[in-house]
Amino acid sequence: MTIATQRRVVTRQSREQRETAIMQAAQRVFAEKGYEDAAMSEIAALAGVVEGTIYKYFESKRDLLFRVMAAWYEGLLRDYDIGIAGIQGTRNRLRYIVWRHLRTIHDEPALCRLFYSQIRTAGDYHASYIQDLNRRYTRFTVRLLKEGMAAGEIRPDVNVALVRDLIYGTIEHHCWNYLRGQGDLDVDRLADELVDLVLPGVAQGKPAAELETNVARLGRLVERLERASTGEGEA
Amino acid sequence: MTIATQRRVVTRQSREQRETAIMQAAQRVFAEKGYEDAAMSEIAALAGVVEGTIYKYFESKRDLLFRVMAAWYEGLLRDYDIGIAGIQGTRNRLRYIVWRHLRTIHDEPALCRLFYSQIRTAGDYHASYIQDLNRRYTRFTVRLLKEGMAAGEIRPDVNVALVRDLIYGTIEHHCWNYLRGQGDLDVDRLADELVDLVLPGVAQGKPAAELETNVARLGRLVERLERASTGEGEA
Amino acid sequence: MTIATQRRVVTRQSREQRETAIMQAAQRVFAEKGYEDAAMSEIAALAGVVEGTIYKYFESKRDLLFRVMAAWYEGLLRDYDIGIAGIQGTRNRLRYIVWRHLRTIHDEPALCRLFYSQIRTAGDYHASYIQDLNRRYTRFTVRLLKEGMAAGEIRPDVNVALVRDLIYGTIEHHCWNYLRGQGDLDVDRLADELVDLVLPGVAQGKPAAELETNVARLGRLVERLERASTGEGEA
Amino acid sequence: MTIATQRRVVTRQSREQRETAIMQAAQRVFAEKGYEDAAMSEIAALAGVVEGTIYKYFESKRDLLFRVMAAWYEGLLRDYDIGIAGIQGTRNRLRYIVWRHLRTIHDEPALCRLFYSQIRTAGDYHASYIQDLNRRYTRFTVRLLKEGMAAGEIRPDVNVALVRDLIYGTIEHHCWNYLRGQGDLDVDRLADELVDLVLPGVAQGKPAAELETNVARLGRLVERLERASTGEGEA
DNA sequence: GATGAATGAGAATTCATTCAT
DNA sequence: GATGAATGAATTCTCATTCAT
Repeated sequence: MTIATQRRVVTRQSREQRETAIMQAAQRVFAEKGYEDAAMSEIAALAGVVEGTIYKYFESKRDLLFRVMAAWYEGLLRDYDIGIAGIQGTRNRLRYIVWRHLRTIHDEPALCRLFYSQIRTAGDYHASYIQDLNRRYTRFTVRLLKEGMAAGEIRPDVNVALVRDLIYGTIEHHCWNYLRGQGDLDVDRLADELVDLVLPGVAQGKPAAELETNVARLGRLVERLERASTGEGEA
Repeated sequence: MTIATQRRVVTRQSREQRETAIMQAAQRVFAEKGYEDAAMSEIAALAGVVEGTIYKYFESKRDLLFRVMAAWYEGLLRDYDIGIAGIQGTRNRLRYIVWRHLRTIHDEPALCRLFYSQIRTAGDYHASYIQDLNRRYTRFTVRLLKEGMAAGEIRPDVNVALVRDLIYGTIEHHCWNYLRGQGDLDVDRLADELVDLVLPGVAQGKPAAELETNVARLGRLVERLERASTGEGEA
Repeated sequence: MTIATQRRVVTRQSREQRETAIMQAAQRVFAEKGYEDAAMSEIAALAGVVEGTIYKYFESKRDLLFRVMAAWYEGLLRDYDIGIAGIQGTRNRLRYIVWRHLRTIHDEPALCRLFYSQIRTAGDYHASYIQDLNRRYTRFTVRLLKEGMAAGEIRPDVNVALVRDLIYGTIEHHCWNYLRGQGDLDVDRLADELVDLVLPGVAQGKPAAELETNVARLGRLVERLERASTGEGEA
Repeated sequence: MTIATQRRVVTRQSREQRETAIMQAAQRVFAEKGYEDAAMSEIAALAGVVEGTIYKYFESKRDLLFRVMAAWYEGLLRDYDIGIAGIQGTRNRLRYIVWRHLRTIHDEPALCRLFYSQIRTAGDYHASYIQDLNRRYTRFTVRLLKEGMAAGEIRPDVNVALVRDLIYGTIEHHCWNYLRGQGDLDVDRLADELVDLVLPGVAQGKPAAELETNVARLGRLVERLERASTGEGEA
């Protein structure tokens, strides 16, 4: 039994334009305030829209969040393969992946924080789509590692998934101060350091056993040589 | 009109007992529902006090959360040094640290999730105390690495902070499925794998590629020397 | 993250007083506007309470409605048995029941309308409690009929439930104009009329079968007598 | 850029067809969800039109409800007179009326509930038209009773309106469990029972008690006369 | 020291209705 | 004649926090 009222004349826009406007506004408000403290009314105001309109495009606040995050992730994925195709060598490619990831954190810390605090913790259906996008995103690393294996640059016994987690986990952990707004992030230096740290653990080399054998032989030899050179007067 | 007024018997407890009761209740409710969805009223009910009482002991809901998390972290820190003191060798100690961390995640996934989603993202004063506890917690790893360096087991040029982030970051990243309630966590296997992955990158020695070459050269040299030293009688 | 604000000083009342105040306000607003058009804010204002307070006492708007209706029904049931105990004879008692029901409709048409439109249509758990009260209410009629049977005043083959429905159904149907606010309701006259209409259908008398038999015999006899009296000249 | 703009093919239909489609959709949604919980958008979707279109045909949601109910009632009235014309005798006709009403409840409980909860309670202009239809509907009973009076089958002092209310009220009251979706409805048996219950109260004849006496006297008289007429030869 | 009733602002969400296209 | 995007007010309900008792 709602009483109809006069309303202000409205600029009619295409569905797509409105949707984009809302998502942009939402992205900004979510990034600034976090999910819980973001108010639909504020998003609406920023998008130049009435609250009800948002619900024509998005089922709920949560849905809006997920659509925003999904769009962002899809943007991250765009041209990723092209970018990587132009780079040769396992090391260079790995560095590119690390660097690109760091770059994203550097440029959009608020969205990253949002992802870490809202999407990753969630176990519901919506979140799983974005988690899927995330899997596609990290799969570049997985692929790289496997290609490195095929090329003999990476040890075949490496646990690929664990190395993937190592790369993204290390980066995230290292960036938390920056994500929290404390300090800066030296993307280039960090990319180098991380690659240097990771590669030795995975790069192809003689198996440890062989190395140890040789070291042991060497040790024995050195002893003998030492004895020979110092104990000449013996006998 | 001699109806006895019902009056619920108030168990008079010591300040400390009440505080503990509230914190235990809070820990449980926070862990179950997450911070936002936890209601002070529910915590109060579970603790057997009324809502107002909580505010005698804790400034705010946020404060309560932080006190709960701090207490938990303090528990994690207790006896840590003793535990580690009994273990010898860089590798064994590192494995212990990794294993203990995984064990914690395994046993209290909900609290870990709470930490990751609520404490780490926060930048306020309260959180910083817990972040400090966290630093003390991860410092065991830092110390280990430095001792390893002093003992010549670890390369002196290793970025210790980065390795620390590598360890905790990798673990966290790898455990997210489990934290989300999907799948199980093989603590022992994972501890081994991770140590195997990390150590080669930090252990004392030339970088792998160079090492390989040198090892090979050494191998050839050793052979020659051995032949020379044993086959003196040859013509 | 609600910001605490200064609040006006509040008159502390007993739980019971507040509850009563809210229920009275609710009863009035529901009665005036109907369930859907009643606003919790209006009820709160009328009760001299803030909206949130209502939810300390009542789970939901629906719950409030049911509690109001239940209280009303419980009032209707109070002293019913005492009232009826003082009256002798099936007819008198029936008239009392009918009269009392009409009186209720006459005095509280809005609440009756509420019951008819909201409670009776509902099939949920809450409603069923009130429907149960309603059953207890109409059971007086059922009991009366059964006692009448035992006393030989009412035919034993009467479908008691149907007669109960007849009484309450007829009354309701007849009162709808009044309930809708059109016209008046002559409680006494209507009570008499209805009792006169109902009783003959249920009062003890020879079973219809016997009556019919006698009527048929009579019919045949009359024919014969008629023939006899007119056809005297026949041989 | 020669992508054909997708455009959903609008089935051009006659005014009447559209109106019918909307009303059918509305009837279904109203019946399923009740008035308040029915959404215009759902009705529109079911009718295959957009929300705005509905407002070309119907002033408001309420108007739509009334038009739907009116159409339904008009359907109920159609052929009613023909059906009744073919039936002879007060009893048979009454049974037909009762049976037909029960049949309707049996077949369309949701619409009946809608009528009882939305139309009958309403006091506004729109509702009054349907209440008028209802009067035309129940008038068949009134007419029947009056004809019965004229034929001497029904006592002339019977309050016709009250009997009408008795019939419809009893039926409704008795059917509420079924209307609520609990239990089944035995139309035929109930029709018989109700007619048996109603008729004695209105049928021509002395009140039962007196009738009984007279029947008994008649019985004795008949016996005497029979003996007299057949046993003429007796001495 | 505890109580717990009351606060009150705020949140998300719904939906009948309109009107420029 | 139909569209359907936009409206925008209204509504229920939640909950951290306070403070008179």
